[in-house]
Amino acid sequence: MSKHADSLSSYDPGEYPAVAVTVDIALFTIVDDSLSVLLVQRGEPPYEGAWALPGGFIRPDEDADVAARRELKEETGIAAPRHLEQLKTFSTPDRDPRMRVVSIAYTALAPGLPPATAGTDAASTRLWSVTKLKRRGAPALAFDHQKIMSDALERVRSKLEYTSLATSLIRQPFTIAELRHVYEAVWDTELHAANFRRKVLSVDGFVVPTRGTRSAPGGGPPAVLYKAGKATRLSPPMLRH
Amino acid sequence: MSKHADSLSSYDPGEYPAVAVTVDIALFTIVDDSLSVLLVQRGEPPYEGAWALPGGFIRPDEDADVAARRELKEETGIAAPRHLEQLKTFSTPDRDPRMRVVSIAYTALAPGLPPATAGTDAASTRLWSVTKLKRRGAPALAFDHQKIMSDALERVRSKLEYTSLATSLIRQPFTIAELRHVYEAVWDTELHAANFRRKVLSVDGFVVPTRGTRSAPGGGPPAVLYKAGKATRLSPPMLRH
DNA sequence: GTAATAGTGTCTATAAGACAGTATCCG
DNA sequence: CGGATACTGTCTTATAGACACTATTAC
Repeated sequence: MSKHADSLSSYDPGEYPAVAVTVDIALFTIVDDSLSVLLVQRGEPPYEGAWALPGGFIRPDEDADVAARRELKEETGIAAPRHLEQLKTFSTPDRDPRMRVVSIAYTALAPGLPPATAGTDAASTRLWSVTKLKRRGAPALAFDHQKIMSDALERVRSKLEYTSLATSLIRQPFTIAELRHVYEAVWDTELHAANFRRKVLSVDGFVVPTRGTRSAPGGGPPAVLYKAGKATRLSPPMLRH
Repeated sequence: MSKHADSLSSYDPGEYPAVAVTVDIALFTIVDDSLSVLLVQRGEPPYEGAWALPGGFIRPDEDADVAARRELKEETGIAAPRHLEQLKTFSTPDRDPRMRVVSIAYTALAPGLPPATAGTDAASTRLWSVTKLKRRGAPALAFDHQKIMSDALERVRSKLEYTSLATSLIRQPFTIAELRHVYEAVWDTELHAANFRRKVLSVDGFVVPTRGTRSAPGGGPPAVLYKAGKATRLSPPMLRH
């Protein structure tokens, strides 16, 4: 006899304490060549004044993906991130001091600086450089959001290797050098420009050339502009170094 | 002002319908050179008589990892799988016809045939070959467990490439040929024996030789026995072909 | 002109994949 | 003995990484 069936059939809302299910989103973007995460400042206790990941309750008619999209839009004005992916669920019993809250965490990516977030209280929403967040003196995040954020960061770092996610962090069209800057910002390394170009162009369906070119201030010939190709999985993968 | 704070502070158990949180575990093992998943047969409606993944409710004092270990032990007698890892959370509103149930799914790996599962109703617990489960005529799984199982399978398949998880699917010590059979069973391919050996031995910390050897029936010199090394991440990764 | 960058050519070290061949065991 | 398997040697081909070089632009 399955315990699953047993416990489920005998479930009684009074038997177990109420469990709340939320979604929290770690949205990454690139600001001034450095990877940044979007945080909102809490206006109420607990952790009043502390910075936290955007998020909120799942509604009765929503699955977690829908709730994540809705919360992101409501809290930050970002209607459609270029990438949204479930990360992991955090369920430590005392992670919220008020009651049992299970959080389904998401990783999201959006290109460049988001436009002025209309309908949002700009004062309480900010992009934080992830390297600065690790420094001493940086604000501690509310709840276990520091852990969620660093898990999300690790996921993004490793997915850049074998997926085409890097193109979700820049506006299209882009130059190969701009794409390289994305990799360099996320991985915090320097990549060999000539070999990087060859590698990117050799991976089938990663980028496709457009007609346009772009000149950069400071010299150099105009660079060919590319847009993202159809490939989502890169094989062979990009190498961190 | 953060919606998160707003909704959370105004949370009232009566305002939202009760949400139940469960864990479900896809435990894989290898039986007769073929990858198999452990299923339990449901004794009550809904889906009475159907096969389902083992699982059950999270208790108030447990996080999901603890609950997954407990349920696995209670339902299948397996006290400590060699690997247990959170997969993904499934939250479609109507995935359980009785009430809102959010399931945190796990992937687990154990070597060889589990010993006779003491304390378990053997008649309602079975290992199913995953290739047979895909065939027409195979039983449909309860709830969305087919989807959970195939997501878990895909995760195991891809993690074999860049982690040392294959060693979790065989008893130690093992021969290189046995390790190769694991890869061949999970990936459903044939691998080149000589190159496989060289590759495995060249990856630092993947396997370490022991003093022992093992002779197989049917001929051939005794094969050197190895045990798992300290590496969890394989670099460079094993290639599917 | 000068500095900077885009893009190409090419050399070397390494690794994957294929195949041949030898040694050692079971029956 | 014959068949099967463990294990090694080696050849070919592909690729990563390094470096040199040319072309084209901003200033």
